[in-house]
Amino acid sequence: MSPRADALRNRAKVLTAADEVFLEQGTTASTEEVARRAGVGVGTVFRHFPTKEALLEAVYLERLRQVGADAAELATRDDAGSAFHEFFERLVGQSGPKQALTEALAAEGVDVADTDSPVRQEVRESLATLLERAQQAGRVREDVGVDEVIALLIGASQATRWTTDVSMRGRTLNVILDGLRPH
Amino acid sequence: MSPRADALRNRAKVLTAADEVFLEQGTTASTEEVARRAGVGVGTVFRHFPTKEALLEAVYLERLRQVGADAAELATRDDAGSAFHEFFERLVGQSGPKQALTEALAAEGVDVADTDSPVRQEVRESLATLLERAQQAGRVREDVGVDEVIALLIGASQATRWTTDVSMRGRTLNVILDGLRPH
Amino acid sequence: MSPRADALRNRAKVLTAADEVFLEQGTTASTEEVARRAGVGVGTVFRHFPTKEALLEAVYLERLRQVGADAAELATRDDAGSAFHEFFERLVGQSGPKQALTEALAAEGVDVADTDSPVRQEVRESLATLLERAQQAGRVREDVGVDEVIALLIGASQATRWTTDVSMRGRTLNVILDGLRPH
Amino acid sequence: MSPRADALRNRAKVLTAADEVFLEQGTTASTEEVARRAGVGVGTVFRHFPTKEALLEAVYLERLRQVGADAAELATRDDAGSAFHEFFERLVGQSGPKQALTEALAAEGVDVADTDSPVRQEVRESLATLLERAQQAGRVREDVGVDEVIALLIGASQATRWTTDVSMRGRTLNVILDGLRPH
DNA sequence: AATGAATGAGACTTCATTCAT
DNA sequence: CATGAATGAAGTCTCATTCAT
Repeated sequence: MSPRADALRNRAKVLTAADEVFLEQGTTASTEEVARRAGVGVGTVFRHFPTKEALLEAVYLERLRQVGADAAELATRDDAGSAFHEFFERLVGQSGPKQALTEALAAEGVDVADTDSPVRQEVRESLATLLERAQQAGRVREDVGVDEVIALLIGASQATRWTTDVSMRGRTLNVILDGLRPH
Repeated sequence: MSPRADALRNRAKVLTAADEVFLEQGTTASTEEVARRAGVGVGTVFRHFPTKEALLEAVYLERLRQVGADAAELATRDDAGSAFHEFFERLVGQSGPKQALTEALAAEGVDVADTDSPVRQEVRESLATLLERAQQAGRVREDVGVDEVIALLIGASQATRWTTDVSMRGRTLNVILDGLRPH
Repeated sequence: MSPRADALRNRAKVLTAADEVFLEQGTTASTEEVARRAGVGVGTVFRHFPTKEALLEAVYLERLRQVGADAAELATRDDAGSAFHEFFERLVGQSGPKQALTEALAAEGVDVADTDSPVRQEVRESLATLLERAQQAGRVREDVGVDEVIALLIGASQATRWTTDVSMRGRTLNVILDGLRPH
Repeated sequence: MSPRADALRNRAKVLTAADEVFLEQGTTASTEEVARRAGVGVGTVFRHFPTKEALLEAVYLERLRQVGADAAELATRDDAGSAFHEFFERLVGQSGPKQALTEALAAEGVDVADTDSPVRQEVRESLATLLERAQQAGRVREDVGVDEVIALLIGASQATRWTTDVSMRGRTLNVILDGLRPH
């Protein structure tokens, strides 16, 4: 009801639209297209995100947030080993949309330095918990840390991007998961 | 005899320049920039590659050719197991330039169907030989085929892209290579 | 209420500029030139007319509109015969600018099928009235219809385009007008 | 056998090809396309016609030559009246190719001043003979001269360009021919 | 705050013309 | 003389960003 509420709602609409558009058409999609999808004028997009790059960062951050939420949730599971595996499987996902999460992770990777957002810290922490519990349960080798896991997460999801059917994806992902086992 | 020679040399210059430019600035780099780097006019670039897309394809194909050459060479090694491992290590590479090979592989993956170039067939064949010999030597699990290996190659090199130092890269790549071992 | 007004004014400015430029330099004149003449940026031209072809069509349509207005006005005259003659004389015009109307008619002719704009229908109807009244008054032969008149209109104005002085134009146009008389 | 002979043959090949290409694709067709059609290199086209405009002029002149030949031939006919009519009918033609002659005439008209080629003089003279004989035979009104006839020739062929069938073309051309009769 | 028209740099591509072979 | 590769100006169109309403 307050003008602030409308503004926030618009910000959210833009972010959602941007996520969808960049997912479907790649990051070269035009800002105009994002605005159209969000049902607002271009000016509104630029009011909330002063630059296309800023918009992209926000989208990635939002995706990261979801990865973090997944990790945090799974970190509370009893069976630490299966939780770790399921995290990989969720991220690698069945189809397109989920792929995006990795893109976000990857993008984060690109400019590790300047994007030191709190979100990133949270994701790392949830991931660390998930990993350590799996290692303590003897289900993941000890010589990998959070950074290696992130890299492998990205690798796994890029790898499965070129798989043509479910069984091929399974075989491919298994290689990586097997490689993560002790020994 | 000679006019042809000059033209071919220019084609090569353009291709090399394009490879460099796209590597450094991404595929959105302008054709003018490629021309500048090659030391020719834009018209020359378009004479040899009628479209920017055609230029990109040519760059990718050239990179693929190098992957194929590596695979073919290693396929003749006595120690099939170490040859297979070295192939991964070479592709994953030390740094930027080599990374590009994977990008090319990935790009190939995108349109598996329509890009049925002979180059692609040759790469697959060399890879198949390399893989089969490693499997016969009992160094690689039997449930993966050429397609899975290609996917993992892409995954491995994307994964190692986010590694910050040699030892981290080593640990990350080892996970995948270990995962490829029997059992 | 006002932002729309400005946009419409700009659209009109562009259309007018385009009409002038295409008249002076032919239809191969550049869009930049049109923008310059209109005192706007190129982007504005393309916002209103997404394609150069669309701009050309709009220019022709506007010219057609004027032909239609002339025909409609003359169709209300008492002396149907002189009205018909005057219509020819107006179209054939004194000099350059008016000539353009025929160019528009001609362009319409090219794609009779796909350019089924209401404007075209209106012009045909006004012309039909003008013609029928002249025929009923016994001033125009009965074996010609609207289509023949349009063709002759185009012919007359192309013919007079190569006339060097007023009297030559008169003699040339008279041939056609005489030819249109009964018998 | 002499090098001159080959050169002349090439000039002719280029001219023929240019005539065809410009007819089919309009005068914006590329010089490269003309060369291709002629089976020669672009360089050869430019050796014979130093400019695209020069090539166009040559094409138009060649077309004019044919108009002149037609006029000259018909000027020898016994029946001066029917000869004059047939000249119009030939020029207006049944279909595309012949149309080109008018284009050439029109182009000539454009720069009456600077293109004072002998060809143009010859055409005028043949036409003058044809016209005068028809007038002497009482078949063409006396108040038109060669210039008016040329203008009407152009007008007639532009007019019939928009006719959709033979009968419509007939009616349209008849209006002009009737207008040319005495009285 | 929101809107969307305006802007203009810059991208891709074409083509007349030149020139080394 | 012929060839066709090279050149680069110029054209069409897109899009991030600004700003008047």
